[in-house]
Amino acid sequence: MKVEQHLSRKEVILHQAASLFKERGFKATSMRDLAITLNIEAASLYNHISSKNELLHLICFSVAERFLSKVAVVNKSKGTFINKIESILKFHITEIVERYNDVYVSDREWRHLTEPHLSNYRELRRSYRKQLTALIEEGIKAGEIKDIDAPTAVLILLHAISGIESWHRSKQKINPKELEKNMITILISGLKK
Amino acid sequence: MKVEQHLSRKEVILHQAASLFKERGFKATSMRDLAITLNIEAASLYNHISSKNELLHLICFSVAERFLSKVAVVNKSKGTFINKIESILKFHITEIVERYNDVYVSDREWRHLTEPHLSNYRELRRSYRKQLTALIEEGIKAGEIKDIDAPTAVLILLHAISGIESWHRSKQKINPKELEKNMITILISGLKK
DNA sequence: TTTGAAAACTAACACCCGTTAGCTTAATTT
DNA sequence: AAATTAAGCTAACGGGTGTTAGTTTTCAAA
Repeated sequence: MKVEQHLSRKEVILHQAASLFKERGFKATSMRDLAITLNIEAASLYNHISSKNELLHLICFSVAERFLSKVAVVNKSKGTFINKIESILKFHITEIVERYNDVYVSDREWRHLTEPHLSNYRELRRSYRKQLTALIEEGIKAGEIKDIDAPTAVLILLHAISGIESWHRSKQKINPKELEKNMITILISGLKK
Repeated sequence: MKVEQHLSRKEVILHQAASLFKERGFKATSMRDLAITLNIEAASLYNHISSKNELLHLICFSVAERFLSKVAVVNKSKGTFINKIESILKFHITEIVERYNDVYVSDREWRHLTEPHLSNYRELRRSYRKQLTALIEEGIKAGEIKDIDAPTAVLILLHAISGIESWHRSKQKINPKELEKNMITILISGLKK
């Protein structure tokens, strides 16, 4: 969790919004709810942002951008395909642990985006999944990975990872490193030939 | 998808509600929205149900009951622990394919339940996860399953399965049997020693 | 053909929503 | 000290929300 000292007012609002959107959902969070947690009036929010939807928009696209740029870097790197996939899985886990609210909201609330951002976001997601699928298919061709349906493998991987939210929410938190090790063990050995 | 011929009016409403809650979310679905899809006035709904929350309540608890009774049956059955887990995974997949809307809503929208149902539902979820965790831990003790953190394994399994919704939503549907085979391959071999 | 229940209707309620307009206060810069 | 800007305020708008009360229609059973 970041220290709020050097954040602009807008960033503080954004941060708080992500927290509420995560806990109650986008539609169930009113601007008055958000204002109360900041000890200001709802109308005052509009000195910093232009709409409630802008909040969701900013959250979703910042997350998407980070993930897409990571996969681009990995794609250019050297190593086995298993290594590349493992590297991306680890990045997911790190992101979820460090920017939980943002990642959670972008994953569960993006459908409340308004056009044209909605179509835009869908396209980014599709692109991300496509790149992961290609990685797995190349891994299969190279003989590193079992001969399974690549799109299915991708959706299993992505959703398995997003399951970390359950862990994150639970009181009895296990060590993030331990968590990472377990997930990689289960998921990667499920892929390996 | 069931044929609606032999359903009571209330069941038709429930069915339609699940469909809308899945597509737009509980909070984003108004009683007027629901009424329109049934070609009646919103007020008319209240001849059949007592509140919007009752709709969510009925959906969530019917799903929870089915899953809990399945795990109870499996627990009493004979076979290896891997077999038992596989049997539960297959049940999940079947349920999702056959009662997609209900399962999806109960998985993503349950937090909008009102007390005391909310606490109740949380307890049912906890119980279900606990039983799965116990199954995996016994499997580890019996030497069937890798020595991994059982709660982590459970959350990976459950969320991986819920990923089927992505598949279900996509246009290019693959064969359910094929899907099941792929998932079992990846997940079970990830557990096996 | 009458009766009774099921299922629809109209009208309205009290409240919540996102957002705007215009104004005041506080803090920072010149 | 004056000017500028950031950040707050109050009041209100138009519209959507779940739900109610009371009434009418539909249609199968008696």
